[in-house]
Amino acid sequence: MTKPAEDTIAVRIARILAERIIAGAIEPGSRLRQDHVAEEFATSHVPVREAFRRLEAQGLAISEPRRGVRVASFDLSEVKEVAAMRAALEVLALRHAAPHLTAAILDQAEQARRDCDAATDVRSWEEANRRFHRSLVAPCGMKRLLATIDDLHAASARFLFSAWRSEWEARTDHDHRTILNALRNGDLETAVATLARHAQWIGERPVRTASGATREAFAIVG
Amino acid sequence: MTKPAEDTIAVRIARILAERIIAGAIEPGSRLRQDHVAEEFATSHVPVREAFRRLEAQGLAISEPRRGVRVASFDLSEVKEVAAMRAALEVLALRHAAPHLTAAILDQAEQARRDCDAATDVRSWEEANRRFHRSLVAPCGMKRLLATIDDLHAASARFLFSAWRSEWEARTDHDHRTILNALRNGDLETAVATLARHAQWIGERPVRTASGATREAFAIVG
DNA sequence: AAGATCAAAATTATAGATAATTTTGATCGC
DNA sequence: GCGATCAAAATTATCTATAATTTTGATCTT
Repeated sequence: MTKPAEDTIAVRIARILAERIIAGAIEPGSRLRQDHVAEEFATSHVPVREAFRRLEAQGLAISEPRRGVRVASFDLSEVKEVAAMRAALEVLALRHAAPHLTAAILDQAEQARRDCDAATDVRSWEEANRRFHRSLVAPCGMKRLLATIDDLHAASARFLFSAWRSEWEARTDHDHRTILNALRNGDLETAVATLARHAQWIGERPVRTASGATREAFAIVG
Repeated sequence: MTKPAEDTIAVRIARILAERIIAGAIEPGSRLRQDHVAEEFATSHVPVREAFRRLEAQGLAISEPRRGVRVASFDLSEVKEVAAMRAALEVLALRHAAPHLTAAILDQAEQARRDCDAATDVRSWEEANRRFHRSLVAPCGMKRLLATIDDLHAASARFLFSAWRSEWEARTDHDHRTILNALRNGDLETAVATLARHAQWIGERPVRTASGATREAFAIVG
């Protein structure tokens, strides 16, 4: 295989499956069958089961005893829930990170902001956006908080990819600029207020479904 | 056994180990050896490993590849982190729950508040306190948010039991009363502000260590 | 003695096999 | 035809066995 891997097989499987679920490669609600996954990765099903537990913890899968594991589905109310949690926790993290923000860190964020605005596809936009947010909150140094925020970002990305699968139009994110400027000027309250609003921005656009009908899709685009 | 159990063995083991860790029955930092646990529960180590993954997700244990699993340790900074997260998320939950708070729910909270003030030992205080908080935020109906809050409560309880292991003095919690009254009067902002402060109240008291020395212990008592 | 080195023991991680449960699909009765 | 019933197939959950890694402890060297 490509990587002999430092970490355990279960971790690798979990990471790959997570990517697929986030990217929408596996349909929400579809079953994850341990033997099939095990066969694909050429292992037994013990590591597979452990990988499932990790996915479950991240909220990407749900498992019912004796009935197996399914890819978690999501609706608008869940999108809103994740957005609200992200807003609350990122604000908290930013408040704690603020005293530790250096010029170098703000420059990294600036670069991420530019990459974001320049992105021509949803995947690279998401990567840059995540990098922007993470660079600002990471200096808080609160591991548990950061881990929770990461999981929420993964969930956000899932919604995003599901809706904007193919098309993406570059757009300048004014909020990102406002947040950065405020932080540069030491105006934490403006930064926090903007972030709180920003992270809950739910985009909305029509999406053509498999059956040909058009439905509204929602995603966190902040 | 006492319970043939509906759910899987792994879930049962995870629950029991979680109780022990929270109660302080297992020393922080000590290793959890899968074969020993497996022997105790008269199973093989496969379900034990899955239980470990669950504990890891709850933040009660940490696992290093090939080196096994340890009970997570914690220091004052982590106590503060959990308290801050709880405050942020419970405030969020309360805001969403407020429109759904009925008289019956407030009565349940009232009962929990009374049990709390009447508690003569730390364990029953913790149970009543958790019941109080949960009754107020549960009506928000946001599953992911509530699950996260529950995990944070478990972590809080761990700190609490570690510090107040034996002694406990009944005390009237004025914040609980303030929150309830505000909610009864429809004054959400007062309730939220009080809760935000309350959940971050870190108690502090001297504890005699095994070696006879006295050190400060900290715990979330809100 | 203190430290390094290597082998034995313990422990983790994975594989392969078995038991138990659920799902599927076909048959029977109405 | 439509629904219920039961058996076969598929799948999950667990157990036993094996391979790989880490830890432990004893010996040897300086």
